[in-house]
Amino acid sequence: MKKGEWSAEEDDKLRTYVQKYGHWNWHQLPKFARLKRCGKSCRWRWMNYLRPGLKRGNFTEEEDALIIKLHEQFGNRWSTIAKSLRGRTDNEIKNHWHSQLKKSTKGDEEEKCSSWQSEATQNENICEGEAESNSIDHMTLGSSPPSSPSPSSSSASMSSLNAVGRLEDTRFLIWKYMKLKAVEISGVNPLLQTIHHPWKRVALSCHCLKTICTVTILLICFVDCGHKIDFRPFDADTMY
DNA sequence: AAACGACGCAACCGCCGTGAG
DNA sequence: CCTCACGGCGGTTGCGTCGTT
Repeated sequence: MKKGEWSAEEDDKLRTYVQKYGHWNWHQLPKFARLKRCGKSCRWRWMNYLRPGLKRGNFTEEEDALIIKLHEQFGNRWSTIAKSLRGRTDNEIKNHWHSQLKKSTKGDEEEKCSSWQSEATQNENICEGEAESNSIDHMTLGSSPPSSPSPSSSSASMSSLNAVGRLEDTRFLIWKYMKLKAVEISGVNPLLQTIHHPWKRVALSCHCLKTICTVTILLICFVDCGHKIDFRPFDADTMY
């Protein structure tokens, strides 16, 4: 039984056979198609590579965003996620997730968190004072709890948010801080990043990163009381 | 230029669910 | 009900490529 890379000849045999007779039985198929492969291998090759309608090439930003959204909803159910992305296979999405997107979301939370911790100490003083969140432009309060794990600091984050300094100053500082991070991050990976703000959980996705000045940010802050604060859309440049 | 490590992706492996006998 | 074969799925591996030192 042959293993490893499929040759063009093998691909041709499998394609020709399936297109002519269909895949009525993967176990029997290699014998009839004169392939020295196991049925599973033939099935895999057909489903992930030869099947008509498959889209090859880089994932678009829209696809990335959709994958991330669906992954939050369904977890590692790649086949379920794949059904929502026409032309993409579960295997392709899984690979893409592990190689690109995982590190952009919570996969490296701890690493990012630790790097932010040092910065947090420099920004602690912006958390002083009080603010009323319902008067913040572009900010809406939802009631649904976050699907992600709760923030590490339980009482600290919400109290910090409520204890944020004078509203405009605070918002400006948040925007400024987030923009700096967006630019910094987008230079490395423009697709999507999840990062931790020093005093609350933040998901930041960066779109349209051809130039820094066109960065658009979707910022979602999860606070420990279970409320989701959603800043969107927001053009960081308007803050300057 | 060579060695090394990181990364991306194709492919395999093993488990599980399902349906037929 | 039990067993077995098969397909589907997700985790993992292995290899080629590319960048860095």
